[in-house]
Amino acid sequence: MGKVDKNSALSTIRHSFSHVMADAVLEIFPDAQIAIGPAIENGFYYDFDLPRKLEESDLRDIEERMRRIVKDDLPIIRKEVSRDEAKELFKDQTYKLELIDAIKEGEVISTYTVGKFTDLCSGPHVESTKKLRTDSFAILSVAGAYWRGDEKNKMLTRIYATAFENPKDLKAYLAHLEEIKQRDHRKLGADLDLFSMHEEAGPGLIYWHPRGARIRNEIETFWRAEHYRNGYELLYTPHVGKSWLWETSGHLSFYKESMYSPMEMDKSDYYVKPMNCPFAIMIYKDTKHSYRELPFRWAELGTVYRYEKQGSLHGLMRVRGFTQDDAHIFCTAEQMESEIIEVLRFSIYMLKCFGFEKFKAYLSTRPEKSVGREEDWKAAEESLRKAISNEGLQYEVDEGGGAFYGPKIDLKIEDAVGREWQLSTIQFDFNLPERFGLVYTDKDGADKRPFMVHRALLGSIERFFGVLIEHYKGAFPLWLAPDQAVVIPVTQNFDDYAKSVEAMLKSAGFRVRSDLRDDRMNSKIRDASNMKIPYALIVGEKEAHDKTVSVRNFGSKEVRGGMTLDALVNEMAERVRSRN
RNA sequence: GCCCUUGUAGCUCAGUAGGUAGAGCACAGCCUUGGUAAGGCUGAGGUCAGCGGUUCAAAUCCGCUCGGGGGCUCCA
Repeated sequence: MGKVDKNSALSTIRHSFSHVMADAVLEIFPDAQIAIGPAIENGFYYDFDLPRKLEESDLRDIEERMRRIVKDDLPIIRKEVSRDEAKELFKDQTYKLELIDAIKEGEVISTYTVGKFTDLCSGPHVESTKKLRTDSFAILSVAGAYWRGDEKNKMLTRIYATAFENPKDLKAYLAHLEEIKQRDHRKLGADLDLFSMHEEAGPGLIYWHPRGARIRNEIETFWRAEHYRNGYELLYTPHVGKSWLWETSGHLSFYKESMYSPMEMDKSDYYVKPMNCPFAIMIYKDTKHSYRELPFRWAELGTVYRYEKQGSLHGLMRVRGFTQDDAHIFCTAEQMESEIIEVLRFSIYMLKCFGFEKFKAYLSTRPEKSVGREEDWKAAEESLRKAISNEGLQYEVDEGGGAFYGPKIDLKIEDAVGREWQLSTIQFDFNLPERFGLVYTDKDGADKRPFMVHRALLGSIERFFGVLIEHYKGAFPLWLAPDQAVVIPVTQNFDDYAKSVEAMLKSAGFRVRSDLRDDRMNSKIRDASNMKIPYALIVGEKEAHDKTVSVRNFGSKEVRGGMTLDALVNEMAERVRSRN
């Protein structure tokens, strides 16, 4: 969520619209309890406690009434009131009374009135509904939301809507929503035959189809090579571990409800891992270590399982089984800063390789409840700041927003349609080295506690895949495309030549297949396009004779005839090299 | 977990007074050999998410359960 400037012209319009909406809703439900109705990033909402469920027809009704209220050209009047006056005014509105009680002594309490409707509100608002337009707002959806965002409170009905200064902007925004829908990875994942999920086999668990698996394999191959190239070693660790591991790590006391239930074997409880860290730690603990050996940079594509709440599962973005592109760095205090700088640099490099250009960092510092020494936190936070400024990144600080065990940097990328996704995370851990008693022998012969850093660059492979699908709208760059080319013979008489082109491209290392179905060429071209395959290579009499192909690239109607196989291989190889 | 919403063939959907199901695409067979975005014919596919209830009769009505979606909360 981006920041909302309450005082911007657009926010003011939206906020005023929310009052208009509340007015309309109260016309229909005079007994409704009203909560709050702020402007948000792309619109506004109002929370109500309604006597019954809302139906589609209610929403249209509300819209109509809103239009009428706007047309009536009603002034929006501000009034300052005393606390007692406010309480009297809202004596039937329990949520408003709660809000009044929350207003600090000495602060101005104001109300705004539009038509018959008076709301507790600090403003600002437009001076009259004349400033609003009947053709520039739309009710979008209804959802449940807890009063004050606390799940212990009552669930209210939230009506989401949006408004703009003119109908053109509204239309553009609605088109943007449609565009996002088109990019939905769940839809594209099915259309492009990339992955599936199966309720009967367990929600939140991903099945990678051959075409999705090809992309994943390409990502992982690249990832491994880059890690070796950047001074990492790779690990493989078990998927389950005995309760000792999770008792020692603290997971069983803090996060048990998010772990899959234990399996009892040989009178021991085995848990499926929700994290990889304890396993990397076991490897560290296997032998004694000297300061001379550090740092260790140990990476692992580690598949973990977390019992996420049902309601929070979402396609590939939030799942119960996923593979982290994890790494743990064990280092000395002196090495910490350069390690962090290097991790952040590496992270940005990797993400750029996947076509992301815009980054934003979020630094989270020490929360109230936390473990670790003050000076370690200070030093760690300092090294995180240095790394951020070293990369020249825009960043925000979430004071006290770190995990109890250490400060962190989260890296968000912006995708092709301007949405932010959190991918990389770099976290210090002052907890696990302590709990597992990790040490190294320093120069002076004394045992010292190493610093430990967790980091994931892509986050989880599943989620990253989802983001990639939406970023590229399913049209993957050549180096990632599951089928890089499909050979289409004009008629079956040229199947043999098609197969020879396929064989040649395969031996050059490309992912290619021939479409030899008993179907018309036109229909195969259409299929290739629907599957967003970068190269459709059409071959017929002319091509077979000249040993060429006729090239049609995805997204283009242009046909490049008579391309020799050498020229094709060179072009494709260059595109793979440059990752586009 | 909570609120709302939704669940008919692999996919997209129709089925509007309750009378045990249809279309297009995809799939299979046959015909067709066609030069840059859907050739034709025929056929096979569903215990209408599951369980229970109301009814002579349930895809249609009711209840519960399990999924999907939109949010809220959570995300070590």
